[in-house]
Amino acid sequence: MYQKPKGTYDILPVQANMWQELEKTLRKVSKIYDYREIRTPIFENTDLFHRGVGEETDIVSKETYTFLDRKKRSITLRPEGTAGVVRSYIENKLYNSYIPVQKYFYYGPMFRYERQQKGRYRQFMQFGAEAFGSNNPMLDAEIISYAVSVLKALKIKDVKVHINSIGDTESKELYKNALLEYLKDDITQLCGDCQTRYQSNPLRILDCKIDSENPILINTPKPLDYLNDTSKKHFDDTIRFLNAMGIEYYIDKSLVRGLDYYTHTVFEVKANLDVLGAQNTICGGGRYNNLVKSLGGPDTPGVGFAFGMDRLMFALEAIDFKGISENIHLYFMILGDEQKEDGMSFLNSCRLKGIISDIDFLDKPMKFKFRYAEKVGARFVAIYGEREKQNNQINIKDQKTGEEVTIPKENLSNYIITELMKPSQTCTNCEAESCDDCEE
RNA sequence: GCGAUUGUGGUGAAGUGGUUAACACUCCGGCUUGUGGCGCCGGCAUUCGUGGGUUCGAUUCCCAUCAGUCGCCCCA
Repeated sequence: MYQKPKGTYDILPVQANMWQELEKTLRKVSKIYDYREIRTPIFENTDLFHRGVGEETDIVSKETYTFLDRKKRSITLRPEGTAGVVRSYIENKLYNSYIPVQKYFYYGPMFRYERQQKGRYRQFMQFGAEAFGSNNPMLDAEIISYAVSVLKALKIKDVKVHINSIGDTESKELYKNALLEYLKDDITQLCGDCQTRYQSNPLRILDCKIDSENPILINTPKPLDYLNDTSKKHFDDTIRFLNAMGIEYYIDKSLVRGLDYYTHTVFEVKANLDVLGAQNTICGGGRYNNLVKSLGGPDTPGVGFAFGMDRLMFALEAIDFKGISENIHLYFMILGDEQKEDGMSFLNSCRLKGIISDIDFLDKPMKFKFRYAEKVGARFVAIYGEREKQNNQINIKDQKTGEEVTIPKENLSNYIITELMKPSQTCTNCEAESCDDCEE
């Protein structure tokens, strides 16, 4: 028996309905914020990620799916979305657009070769947004507000925005040196991982879980204290605008992000849900003012976020988020071989009228057929056998009330449509379990 | 990359070094061949993730491997 590759998962129809509902919400919110969809390739030339995400990051140094194609080009399955969007922005010269501030969202699968655990897969979905062309802190605030609105629209309540600033290039450098200097003598007292980070990615030391209670770590210098005037003002303004919009946040002085390209604002949105286990960061983002230039474009600021959709999905399952209904309107039971042609004809004409219909494909006893009709959630069952054929009629059973009527067969689709339009008596506010005709 | 843990039918799950692998639900058939949802009766794992080994004999013990789950790391 074949198995799916490690770290991947199938989305079966019931789940797929939830994904569709989720995607609908994302698009709706994106529209409101005036972000437009951009779709870039799932694979890019390897070099893009090395330059964009950072040679030293775990993501590109040990987690990429990289291979040579038949012409020996090095190709990498995208491990994140920003690099590809930036590449596209530059390659298509979108900075020359008549709209100077370009705002995009993307949605799709990403690939990282990681040991999987809850909410972390090798192929996973991200929804992200990027805005180019303005260094205004209003845009930082907008991006955060956008992320919060997505969660609000999904009715995920218990979330917390953590925000911090690591400053511009100058401030970053200043801070990094201060940190290295501070830890110089004590580094051996920290965990092995931290000692490695000291060389490779010192900022991450702040985030260490093992040593989080260690006084050495608690008293480390914090990026916020090393911001130069410009960076400080940028951060303060961002906060001001968040306040103005009524967005709640928590200034997390230890928050840093692992990707090299961040400058100024960095933030994460955490959901307080047990189902997420250790993977409770569902959204992360920040400003990246040097990325466009470093990838060969004009000096253009940018800011963005990315959601881990798989984690979002876990959160949604926990709050009983419902997918679109799977129920159908009409199920055909055709009795006898001689009636099957008529049956197919009815089926097709109902479908052309937009009635969600299906037909019985198994030559089974009626008992079975009725059970089947119930399983597919049919609102009406149409029974057509010898008797009906002789009288040019068809028998309709309302599964909700159990009532049966016999109508002329040419009235079939009109009858069903009229019945479906009738306000439902048992269903109030769509709360009923099998209500499929009060969709918004 | 490191660590822990699990792997028995469609699902949830018992179980033991030895010739019938419990139980529950689902599913299928019949009672009831044009009206289901209840009830009753009957059926559904030549086999216990896969491959080796130990043994007279292994689903049960050992090793390897694959996969799941959880944590570290990393990240969304």
